[in-house]
Amino acid sequence: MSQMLQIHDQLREMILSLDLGPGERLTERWLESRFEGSRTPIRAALVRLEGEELVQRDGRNWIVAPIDLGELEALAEFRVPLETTAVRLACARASEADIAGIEGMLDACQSGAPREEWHRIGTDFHVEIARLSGNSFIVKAVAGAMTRLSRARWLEVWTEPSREQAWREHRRILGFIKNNDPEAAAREAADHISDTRDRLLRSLNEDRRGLKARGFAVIGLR
Amino acid sequence: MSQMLQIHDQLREMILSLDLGPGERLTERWLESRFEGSRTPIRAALVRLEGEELVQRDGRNWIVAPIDLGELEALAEFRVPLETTAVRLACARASEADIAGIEGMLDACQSGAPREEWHRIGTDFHVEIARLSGNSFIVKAVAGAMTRLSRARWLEVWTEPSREQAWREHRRILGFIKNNDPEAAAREAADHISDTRDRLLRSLNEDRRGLKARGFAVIGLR
DNA sequence: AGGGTAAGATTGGGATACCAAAATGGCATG
DNA sequence: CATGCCATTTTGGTATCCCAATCTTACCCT
Repeated sequence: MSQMLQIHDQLREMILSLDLGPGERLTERWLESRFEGSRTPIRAALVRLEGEELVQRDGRNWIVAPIDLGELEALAEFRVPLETTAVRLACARASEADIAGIEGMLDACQSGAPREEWHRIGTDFHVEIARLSGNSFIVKAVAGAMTRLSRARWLEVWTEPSREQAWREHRRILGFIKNNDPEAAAREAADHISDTRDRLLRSLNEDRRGLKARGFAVIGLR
Repeated sequence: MSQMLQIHDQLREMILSLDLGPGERLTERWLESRFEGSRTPIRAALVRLEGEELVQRDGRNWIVAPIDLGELEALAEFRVPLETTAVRLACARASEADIAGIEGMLDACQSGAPREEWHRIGTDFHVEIARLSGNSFIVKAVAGAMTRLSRARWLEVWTEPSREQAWREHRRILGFIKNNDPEAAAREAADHISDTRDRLLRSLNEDRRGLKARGFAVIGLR
């Protein structure tokens, strides 16, 4: 694989895992030494990441995109029509094997699993469901939305019951798709997105002090 | 403005206006002489355009993204939930001035206007309506979808009645938003998207010979 | 004449050189 | 001690340079 793609993937991972703090300045020269490559592939990776809005310009500087908690509500508003459409289409188009695959994914995440695992599967579930719609535009839009949500979800203080609640909702959505009940699946998906938004906002509001202490550029929480 | 952005914008325009044919090969060296700049900003512009899916890799070569007419149906399927949501939100959130602005836009396009004008406004209408939703994710998604549609719309053979039909539908959508009738607006928007898809597919099917004659890489029409 | 092939040209990937603008830091001045 | 200003450094933007891979092409052997 080209060096540029390696750098892109690594940098992306560092950003999404909060290894690089939101708002943090990135100088091309630092990245140069960090990845032991020249500025050419690094620049290409940065331009690419800018397209994914994981990196931004600040004047002529590069910064890790800040987390804008103000967009959480707009994001939910966007996801509801998208994902309700996705599950409706999934009912019509998904094969049993497709569904079994996602069930397996959920099963694989036992209660003792590490935090990263829960986080990743919680994201992938939505993308995989979208994939069942057979509509690549929906898949890309859902994947983009989940990426945007991803870092905020790390900041959430996950309690055992809230995590269990989310998992029950995932199972219910999948169950309705399996039973080919599109309207129930859509209703469940919409509720799940709203619930998740509420849990997230509540948690972040309760933990504002903690967020600031960690020094990330986190903006927009009213 | 940086040279890279200039090159990006010009190249983007050349692609969207079919000045550069879909599927056409782009060598960095040709672009270098065409834009009288070095490869560095050109490569940045290409990476950027790749993110917008207006340019692709073909092996290690760059090509103008082919037009995939097979995605027209998926695109409509994607737009319906998006844009019905947009008009519903617009009813709740748009000011009279916002609406008047879009009315003015439609008025400005008289029947004698050049083809480019009809094309541009036909795209902008949808983006501006989306903007009334106040949801930036919806705006970006609609803008992206209209960009993807843009080149196929140039290939369409516009008859006077079909153009008039589209315009009437635009006016009706806007009218329902003005009268604050979200459900009627949503129904109208969904119908408009379906109608447009049908008109486009019918026109392209009737003109397949013409398309091939022009030698563009146009794929996927069943 | 046909087909394989090797020399040459061309290409994109990456590294480096150079520059102007911007940030930094330290010194002089009030 | 605060403040303004200039020298220096650092930065990103651009232009080149080099290389390995790939594509052409023209030739030679059959």
